[in-house]
Amino acid sequence: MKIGELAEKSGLTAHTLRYYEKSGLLKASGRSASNYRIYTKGDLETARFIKRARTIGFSMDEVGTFLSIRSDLPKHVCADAKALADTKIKEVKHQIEELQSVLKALHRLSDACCGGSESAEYCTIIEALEHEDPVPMQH
Amino acid sequence: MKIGELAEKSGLTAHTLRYYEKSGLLKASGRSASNYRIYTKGDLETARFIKRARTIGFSMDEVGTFLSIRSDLPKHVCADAKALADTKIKEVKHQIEELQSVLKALHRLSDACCGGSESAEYCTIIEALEHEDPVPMQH
DNA sequence: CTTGACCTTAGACTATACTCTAACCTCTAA
DNA sequence: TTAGAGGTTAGAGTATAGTCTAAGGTCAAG
Repeated sequence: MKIGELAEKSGLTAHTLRYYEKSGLLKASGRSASNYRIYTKGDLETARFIKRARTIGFSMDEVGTFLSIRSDLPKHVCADAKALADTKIKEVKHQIEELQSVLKALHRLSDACCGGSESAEYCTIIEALEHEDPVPMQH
Repeated sequence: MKIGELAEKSGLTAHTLRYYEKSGLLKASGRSASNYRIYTKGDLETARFIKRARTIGFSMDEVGTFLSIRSDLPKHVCADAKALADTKIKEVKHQIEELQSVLKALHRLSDACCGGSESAEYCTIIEALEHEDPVPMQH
């Protein structure tokens, strides 16, 4: 199949597929006489694999690692794949914690403010930003 | 004071301060005879204001809005400031929810995998990425 | 034979928030 | 006077993941 069909079947765009090729994630299996990219059913499965992994939150780099495991399973062990997942879990947990501390800081700002049509001269939000030290966001 | 001193006192770098000037967040109050940026105590307070707002999670654009409120408080009402905070709260909550669904998907991957030194030929993580439809991440 | 849909490439652009570089100028202290 | 610290500018680079454009080639149908 040509790139348009793969795009439709995989839910990616042709642009993105070419970009993935340039990035080394998914190379077309061949070329037609007129130099069109030709993809196989296996390529479609790979495209879907990539899309699922991206949706779950893996970066293109991490997807690349999965693909290299996938391309030669007997050479790899479960621990290889699990390590990727577990590292990602730690990262995501950390991001959630950060956002929760941001949320707390925002609530402290918002809850103290009347939010009414009073002049902002004594607005507690502006006040707090003038003087309060926010919980630092570490990353 | 010159940019270096302001950098030290505000916790921003001179680079960042110049960048903020270019972006319209914080302009130096004046220039010396030798064209050095000259900042006042008021500028220092503004720099700290910006830093606090950024730390809490506001974008540079949003900080700009806060600054325009702050620069003429009588013209604005509490609702203006609170609206910014509450919009941000919604955004952050949404991001947290997204990450939590990502985390769930990751746990589903990881928990099913033995993680041992068995060959990856039957690795459930790879399997899942081949076939399972992940919870889509909406944004 | 032409129209329109689809394909090709290299390369520029988007967004966010810096971060750094090169080449040059200024100021202070020894 | 000279070294070194610190200042100036425009502009490029970093990171991520696309997204789009221009200029052209290919193919099937009418």
